[in-house]
Amino acid sequence: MVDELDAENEADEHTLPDLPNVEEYDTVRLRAAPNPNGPWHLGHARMPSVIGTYTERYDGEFVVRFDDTDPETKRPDLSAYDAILEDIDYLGFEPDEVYRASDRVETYYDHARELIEMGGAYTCDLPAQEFSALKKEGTPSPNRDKDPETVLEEFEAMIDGDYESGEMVLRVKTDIEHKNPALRDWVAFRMIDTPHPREEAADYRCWPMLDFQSGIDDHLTGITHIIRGIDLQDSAKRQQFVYDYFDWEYPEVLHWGHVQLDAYDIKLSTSTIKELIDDGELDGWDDPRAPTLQSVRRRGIRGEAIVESMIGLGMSTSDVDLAMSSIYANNRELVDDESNRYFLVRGGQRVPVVGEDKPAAGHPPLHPNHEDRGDREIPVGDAVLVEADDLPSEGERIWLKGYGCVRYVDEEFVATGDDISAVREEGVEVIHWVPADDTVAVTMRTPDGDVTGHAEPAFGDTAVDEIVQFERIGFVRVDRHADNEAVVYYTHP
RNA sequence: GCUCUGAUGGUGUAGUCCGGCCAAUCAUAUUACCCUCUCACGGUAAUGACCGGGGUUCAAAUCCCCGUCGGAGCACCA
Repeated sequence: MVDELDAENEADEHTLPDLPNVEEYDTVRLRAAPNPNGPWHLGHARMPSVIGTYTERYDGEFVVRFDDTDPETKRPDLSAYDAILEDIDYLGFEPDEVYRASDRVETYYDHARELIEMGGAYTCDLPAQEFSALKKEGTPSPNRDKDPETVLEEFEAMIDGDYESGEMVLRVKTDIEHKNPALRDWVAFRMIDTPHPREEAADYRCWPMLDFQSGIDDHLTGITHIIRGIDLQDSAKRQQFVYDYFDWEYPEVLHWGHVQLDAYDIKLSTSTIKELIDDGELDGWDDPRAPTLQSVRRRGIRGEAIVESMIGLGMSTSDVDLAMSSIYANNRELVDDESNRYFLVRGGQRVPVVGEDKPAAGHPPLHPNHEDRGDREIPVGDAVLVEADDLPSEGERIWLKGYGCVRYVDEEFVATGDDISAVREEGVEVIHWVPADDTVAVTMRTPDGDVTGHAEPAFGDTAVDEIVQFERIGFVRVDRHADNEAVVYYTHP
C-alpha cells in the first residue's frame, strides 16, 4: 500500500520538476499575478494549475496579486477581479491571500522615497525617445546626478499630480553601460492622467511600473519562488538592482514559454475575445466557441482535467502547443463512468415503424457498465426519428439500439423479430433513434456552432448541470430545461 | 544592431546537471484488431523523435565548438 502510494507520488512528481532550494524556506510561497483585464482564457489556467500543484506538494501558500497598476493601456475590468477568482476556484484551488496592487500604492511610494534617499533613483523629464537614444549608446541622462533632495521634491510633485502624463518619470539608477540595454536605468514610476477604475485608487496619478511594483511586493509578501513567462525573463535582472539597494534576497525564479492551443479559431488573447464579444460575434465569455475557462466550464469540462493537462506541459522555457484532445481525454476519464446514456437524433428523418409483433418500446440501459442503474423506456409509437446518415438502403436491416431489428422497406421500418445475433454475427449496424412524436427538443451548443435535434423522453428527467452522453455523439452538459425543450453544451466526443 | 533563451515522434513529456542500463520513457493522437446492442469505456498491437555539421571519448540525446531555426527583451504595457 505504501509502495503503491510512493509509486503514484513519483509518477506525479515526474511531470513537474522539484522547485529549487525549497529546503531553505520555512514555507514555500507562490503567487499568481494576473492583470485583471478580463476573465481568463485557457492559457491562463497554467499559472494556477502549476502553482496550486506545487502548493499542495510542499504544503505551501498560494497568493493571488492583481497587478493592476496601469489604468490606461491595460485598464482593469472591474468585474474581472471576481471572475478570475472564480476561475481559480473552478480549477480547484483556493488562494491563501489576495492582494490588489492598486491598494498598495502608498507602499510603493514609501519604498521609492527610501530608494531616492539612497541615491538609487532619479526623476527624469527626458522624453522617452530621447532617453532611449541615449541609452542605446550608454550615455547617462543629464538628470542622473541630481541630488536626492531635488529628486525627492520632484517625486513628491509627481505623487501630487503636478505633472501630466509623459512629463516626468522616476528611473532606477542601474548601470547605464550594462551590456544588456534592457536593464539600463529603467522606469519605476510614470504619470497617468486617466483615473483608475477602482474608486479606492481613482485619485492616484503617479503609478509604479510592473518591475518596481512586482519586485517590491514579491519581497514584502514573502514570495519564495516566482514562476513567470519568458516575456518577463529580464525582470529578475532589472529588479535585482532594487533588491541590491535594499539589501534583499531575490526569490528563486523559473520561466516558461507561451501556450498555444489547437482546436480554436480564436486567438488566445483577452483583448481579442473581448472585442468579439463587444461586436456580438460571441455571446459572452462562456460562449462555447470562446477559448475561455468560463466556456469550457459551461461545457462541463472539469477544472481538474485542465489542471492535469497543464501539469503535463511541464516547465520548459520553450513555447508549447496544448492539444485540446489532451484535456478531453483527461475529462472523459473523469466523467464517463457517471454519465448516463441517452439518445439524441440530430435533424431527424421520420420513418414509420410497422409490423404485427413489433414491441411497444425500447429499453436501452442508462449505462452499459452499470446495469444496476436500470433501463430507460422509449416508447416507439407509430414512427421514429433517425439521423439521415443512418438510414439504411432499401431492403437492408438496421438495429434500433435497445429496441430491435427492423428492415427498411418502402420508406418504412418493418420489425423483423431477429435476435441480437443479427448484430453479433450478421453485421447489422446499430443506430440510435427517438420516437417521432414524443421527444424533447434539444439545442446543442458546440464550439462549431449550434445543432438542433430531438432527445428521447427520459432525457427530460435529467438535472441541470448533469453530464450525460448522447450515444454515438458525445458528452454534453445539461444547461437548462423548459417544457419539452432543453439546451445542452457539447463537452467532447 | 545589442542582450537573453531554447531545440527529443503529430502534440506534450522523461532522460541532459554526474556520458555507457537509451536500438530513448510515459501520455495523448492516428490506424488495426478484441470486447461491446455507442464512433464511449476497457484490452492488444502498430505508427512515429534525439535540429545540422564537426570535435572529445572505447562509448554522446547527454560534454565542447560552429552553424541553422525558433521564442523573448531592449515601452512612461502587464
